[in-house]
Amino acid sequence: MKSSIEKLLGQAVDAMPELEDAPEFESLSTTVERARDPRHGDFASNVAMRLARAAGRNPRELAAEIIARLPQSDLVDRVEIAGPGFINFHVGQAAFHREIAAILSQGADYGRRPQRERPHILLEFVSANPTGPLHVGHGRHAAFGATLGNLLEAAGNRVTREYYVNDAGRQMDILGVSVWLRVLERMGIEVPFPAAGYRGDYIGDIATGIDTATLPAVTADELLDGLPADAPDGDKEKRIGALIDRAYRTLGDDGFVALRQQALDSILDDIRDDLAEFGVEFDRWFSEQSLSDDNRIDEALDVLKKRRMLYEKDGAWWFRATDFGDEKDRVVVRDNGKKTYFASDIAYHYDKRRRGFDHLLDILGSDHHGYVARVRAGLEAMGYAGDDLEVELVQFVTLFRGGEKMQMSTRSGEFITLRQLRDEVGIDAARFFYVSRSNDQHLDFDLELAKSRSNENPVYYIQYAHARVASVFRQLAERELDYDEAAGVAALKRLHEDQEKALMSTLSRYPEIIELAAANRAPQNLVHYLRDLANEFHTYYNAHPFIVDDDELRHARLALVTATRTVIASGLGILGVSAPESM
RNA sequence: GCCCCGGUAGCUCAGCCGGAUAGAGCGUCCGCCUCCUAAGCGGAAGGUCCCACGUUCGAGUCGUGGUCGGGGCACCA
Repeated sequence: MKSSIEKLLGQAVDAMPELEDAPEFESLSTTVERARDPRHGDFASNVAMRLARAAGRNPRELAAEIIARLPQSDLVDRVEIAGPGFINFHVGQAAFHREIAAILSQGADYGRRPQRERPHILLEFVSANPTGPLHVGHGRHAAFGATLGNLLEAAGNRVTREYYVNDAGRQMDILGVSVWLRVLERMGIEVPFPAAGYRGDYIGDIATGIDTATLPAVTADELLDGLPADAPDGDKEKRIGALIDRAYRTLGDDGFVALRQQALDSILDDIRDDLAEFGVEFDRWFSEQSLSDDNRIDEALDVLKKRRMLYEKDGAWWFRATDFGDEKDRVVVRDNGKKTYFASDIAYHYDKRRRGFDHLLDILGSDHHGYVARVRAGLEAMGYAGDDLEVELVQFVTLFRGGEKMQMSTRSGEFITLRQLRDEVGIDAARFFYVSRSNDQHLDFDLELAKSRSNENPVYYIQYAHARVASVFRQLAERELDYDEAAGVAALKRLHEDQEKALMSTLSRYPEIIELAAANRAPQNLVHYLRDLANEFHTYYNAHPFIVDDDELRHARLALVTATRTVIASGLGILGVSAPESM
């Protein structure tokens, strides 16, 4: 509907020769918006005011001339000039009726744009280290990423979802050693658990699944002999490093790697199940380790070397990040010959581009912001546009219980997992709460509020509107009255109550909201829209009965109410929230 | 020190690419079930949009400088 207004306006402006020299708008969509006040009509444009300066004209006069050149259209009832030079469009009721008919005929497709081949977006999100279960912070990433993916698809983008599995490097060794020590404990070999180890209960659970019969014997004395002191008296990194060495020595390279792999598989399975139960699915789980197994890190570094983007200093290889605006050059190969995590990340993003994705959209924690410039620099250094990489940073989550802040500590293993959160507040409330705040806003997640089945909780408010429509139809059947959709569409002109007009207008905004929320990467735009829509529905429900004896009026009202149900179900679907038939 | 995010009603937050009288929920106060689910509806009170300066016909929105809060500045991942 909005785009039709823009088209009309565009034709009028193009027909004005004196505006030829005026600055071109990228799109007139920037000049047209929904009127906030119903007295200003349905749409308002500020185009005359924005062109006035360049044209050297009075905005109101210019507006009058633009209006005079507007093509005939049955969309617009009336156009007027207002205030300093706004052009206000009053849309005819027939146009709204067509919109309701479109919702009914298109159903779940209403508001969705057909998929375009390009750009093909690679959406990477969550990518939590596979060293333990997901916690509430990862939940926010999961909900935000999944919803954004749905929104981008609804707006016509091709999206592939990927989880980058950090299954390489030292943290895997630490994971392996943590499990090994728990296994030894079970065998009666007690070694004080290192401060740098992972000490959550899940480590013990994994250890329980390890077959001790095949493990080589070792005594506690052998393990502890000459071991560096642990924190706080010593260097906890040195101590765990020494323990890792001893694990490799005792179990053999293959033995320790197998144990490590078993731990990784177990955790990854858990993460996968956890996310799937949360309604979050990935097209691919991309292994970091696979990058070095296939020499793809070396390939990427070779590309950089050939382009003279690397140099050697102090025994290490450095990337010229400062050439691309980073504050200092970055090491890609350490003096001990090991590649840095940054090297894998360059290779990973290089790989994404080479797999044919045009736009790389990463959802990262706000603590990663310093990393963005570096990875972008890496892409640019390899000849890709820096703009190909877009990063959305997600701020932290603070858990509250009834206004009381809950302390969380990962090291001690005392944290609320995503699974615990889901069990306590339910998937719908969790998904909804996570995306109801802007991603660059710190999120206070109150467990009591999310759980409350009352008017305090907006997710039930919206679901209730959907359930109410279903309930109306159950009543209809009980009273042995019918609903004829075709008759309802034909009779929409019977709807002239304020609440009916408001509802039709809000329903017609849905495609604009999809577009906007996707473009802004702002799922909360959709959340707020759905709340508004539910509010208008509830108001209508209270003001007028839908099941009336007048057949024509009943069909018309039920058609409007059915369209409302369709849009609410569609919107909730994008959010990953269910649309219940009864509550 | 440098970089990122935030500061809007008592609380939690929206506010689209600058637009007309700044919004919602919760909380407070008043009212509404003989009637399709009261998990609902209507109404009222409540504002120095952190501060200053600037750009503009017009600034919560853009720019500069402050200020307060959170986060980040590794040859860790």
